[in-house]
Amino acid sequence: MMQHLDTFRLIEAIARAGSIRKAAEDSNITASALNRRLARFEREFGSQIFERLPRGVRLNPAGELVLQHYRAQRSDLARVKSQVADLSGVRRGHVTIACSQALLPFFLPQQIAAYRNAHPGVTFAVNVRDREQAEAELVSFRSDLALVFEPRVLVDFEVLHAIPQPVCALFTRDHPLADRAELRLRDCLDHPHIAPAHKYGVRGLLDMAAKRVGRTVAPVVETESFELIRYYVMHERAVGFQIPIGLSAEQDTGMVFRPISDRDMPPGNLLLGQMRGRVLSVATSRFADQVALALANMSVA
Amino acid sequence: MMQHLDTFRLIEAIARAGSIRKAAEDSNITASALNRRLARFEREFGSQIFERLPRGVRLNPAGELVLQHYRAQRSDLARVKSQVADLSGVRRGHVTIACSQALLPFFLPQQIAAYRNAHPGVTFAVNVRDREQAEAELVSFRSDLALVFEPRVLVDFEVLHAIPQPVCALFTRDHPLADRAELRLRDCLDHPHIAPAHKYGVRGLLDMAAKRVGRTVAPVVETESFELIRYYVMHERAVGFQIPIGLSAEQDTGMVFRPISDRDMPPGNLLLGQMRGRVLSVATSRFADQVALALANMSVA
DNA sequence: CAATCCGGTGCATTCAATGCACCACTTGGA
DNA sequence: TCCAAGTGGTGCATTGAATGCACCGGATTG
Repeated sequence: MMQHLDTFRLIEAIARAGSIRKAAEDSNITASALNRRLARFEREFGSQIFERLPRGVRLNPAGELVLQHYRAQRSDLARVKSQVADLSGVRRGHVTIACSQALLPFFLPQQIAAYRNAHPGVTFAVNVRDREQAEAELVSFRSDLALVFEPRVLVDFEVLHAIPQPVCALFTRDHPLADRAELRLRDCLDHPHIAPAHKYGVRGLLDMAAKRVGRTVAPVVETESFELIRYYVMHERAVGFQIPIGLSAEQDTGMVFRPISDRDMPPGNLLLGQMRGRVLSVATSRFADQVALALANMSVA
Repeated sequence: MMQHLDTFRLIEAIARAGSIRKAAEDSNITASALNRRLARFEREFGSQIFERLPRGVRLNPAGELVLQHYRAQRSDLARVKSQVADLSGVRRGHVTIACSQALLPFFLPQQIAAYRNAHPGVTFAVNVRDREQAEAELVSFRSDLALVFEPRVLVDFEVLHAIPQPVCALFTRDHPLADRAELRLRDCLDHPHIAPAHKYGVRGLLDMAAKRVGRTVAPVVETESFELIRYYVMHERAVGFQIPIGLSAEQDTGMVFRPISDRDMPPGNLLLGQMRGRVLSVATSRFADQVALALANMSVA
């Protein structure tokens, strides 16, 4: 039981370190022992899973398959444990989420707190990932759920729920744009603006919309942090961008935000998803249900 | 590696024997050792998986989940091994099929021989199962593929290919029915007939069709063996029933078979399937492709 | 009430996994 | 050109986890 997944953990360590000796140090065992474990595994498995290089080792295609298999196995064992805990009355479990930054300030804390209020035995892990990384995160079983804005590829991403989210401009209450009845993209671009990096969905939508009207997004500050965007607009009279779920009408009292007219930009999609075909643990799938419900209520509100 | 799946094999033995001591004898170890392995597993897993009864042990719901998990794991490991063998150029693998009796005399031997001719490294296991057992066989990972006539439930049965098969009557060349242009059900029932047991699809279709015309199937011999049916019609001048894939125009020279008119009976379906959502090994999925192709060619012929 | 079968446990034993020291080899820079 | 540093792999002594044996307490069964 333990022994087996332990060997797999060591194999993962070797793959990560790129060398048996380094991995042995990281795992607090001798290189000799680790070398033997690997050799024994390869012998029993029937084929090498690492190519031996002069400066270390590297996973071969067989190794990639093996790694994927054991990750799936470990994840499925966690699901079984969760289901067993559930049927014995103890609401235990662990939920891992990969999400966009927009969910961090308001939505996810609320959701997690609400769920843990009902099921205190369930713990959470939140990994902040951009939309490209999110799917890889699911496929490698490092995360159970993903909640991302405008993910690119969707081959192994099974959508559990989707809501539209228009890109919003945000600025201080005394900004010239604060009084406009309808906010046009060109107005925002005419003012100094701060925009997220290209890898983010908000920026992607901005770039596309700007190109369509013959303009370009030319931010005075470009950043990977939406937190920086939120706070920066309070220091320089600039226009920031974010989706509504990452903003709050009540908080950030000095700021207002308005959706950019859908004549200029179609709303993007915020997707809740899991790895295609995977069976989630009880705790995870109930949390997913709760999140989907919350998203649905939000889009009608 | 070995150790782990070994423990699981022992747990399976306990579940099968219903007692630790019996399972220990079957597995050629002492009851003490087996008891300790189970205790250690339950301790590390975090919950009992057997209920202790006065006369032995029995799997509890948690145990059912654990068993299912390890069966899936073992099967997936076999798939990985098959894929690794495949990418190293060695066409190795093992294919397990649950099938109806009709496939035994002609179709499956041809298909397996043809496949093994191209890939001699692949071995086969053929389990004869009725349509009820076939799906259970897939779900418990005891078989990779199922090829059955008119299976009942289809909840975990993913259909890979389907062809219609009319029920045929078979008799000797000199039987009074041998000259009819169109064969009606009532004609068959008017003669002495030998029919398969109720659990088989052919009998199910016969019963339903007979009921619709106000008749009943009243066999002079009822049997679980289609082989018996095939040979019996040569000894008494009786009418037997079987689907075409279980019969051969060339062989059984003394016999002829004719489809029963579809005015009386709609054709049943012969289904090739796997467990829903499961990823098959390379060898298995290629064999499935070959079988599907052969079935397709057969239905146009 | 005795026989029998069950799961569980203390104790001595054994064998596989480990750590240590060392080898052969490649690489990169003094 | 050569040496230091790093790599994977191996023989040997040691240790600890898994095993087998003997036995216990309890429940069923006749």
